[in-house]
Amino acid sequence: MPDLDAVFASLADPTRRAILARLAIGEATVLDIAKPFSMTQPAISRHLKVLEGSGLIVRRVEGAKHPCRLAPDGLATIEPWLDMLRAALKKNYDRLDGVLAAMTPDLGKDPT
Amino acid sequence: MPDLDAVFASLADPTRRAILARLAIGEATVLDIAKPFSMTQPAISRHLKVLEGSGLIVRRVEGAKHPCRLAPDGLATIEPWLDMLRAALKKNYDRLDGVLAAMTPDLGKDPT
DNA sequence: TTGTTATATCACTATTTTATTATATAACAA
DNA sequence: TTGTTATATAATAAAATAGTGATATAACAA
Repeated sequence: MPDLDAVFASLADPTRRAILARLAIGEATVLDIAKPFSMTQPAISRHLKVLEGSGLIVRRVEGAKHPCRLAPDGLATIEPWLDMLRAALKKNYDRLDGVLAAMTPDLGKDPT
Repeated sequence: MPDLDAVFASLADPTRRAILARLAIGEATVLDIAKPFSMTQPAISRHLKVLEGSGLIVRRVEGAKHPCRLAPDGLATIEPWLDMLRAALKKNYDRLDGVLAAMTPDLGKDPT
């Protein structure tokens, strides 16, 4: 399983996110993917290598073409970590809620 | 609202994720945060600046101390994008499911 | 074969990132 | 005031990243 660093770093690049968005529509070859970008093919190949290394995409070989697709469990590495952070955010929010709730009764006590 | 690049890049560093995990427990000052790391205080200050810039944490000033806490809506920037990707993964998975379902009946046809 | 298409790799450059040390600033305490 | 604590900023060095052009490889088509 790739590590959190690799997945988040992969997602931090706009070109790579655009590639993922393209693959969200469906499988595509390297040149198909490269076409819309104002960037050379080697640059795209590198991005694909990064995405593959972080487990976000997979490739198969079909003759001279190497169609890429999204890896079904590509986000599996980061989901638990994000869940942890979401839980903490919610917990801290609830705690704030508790503080506010505890404060409210005092509002009637001494309005001075 | 900070951009996707900034948030994902923030999350791509293990020190910064550790800081977020620390803040998940509760508010902490810069030196509190720095203590467990084998890294200088300026380095931690930089990381905090990055986290603040990407909207993942907030700070308040309390005299000489600057306590940090998780920003409640810190993940808001990336959630929609992740949702999109998750939807695509699911869609592609369902499509594969469809292909397999369409193939299965054929298995009985010509077992040669 | 030969030429063409599809992709990868290499060598290199520019930029960004991360860390360090040294120093500045700001609040507090004696 | 003076010293100390808490934090930020500046100067720099090292490393990682992202791009380029040139070239290698591999499959396919004529």
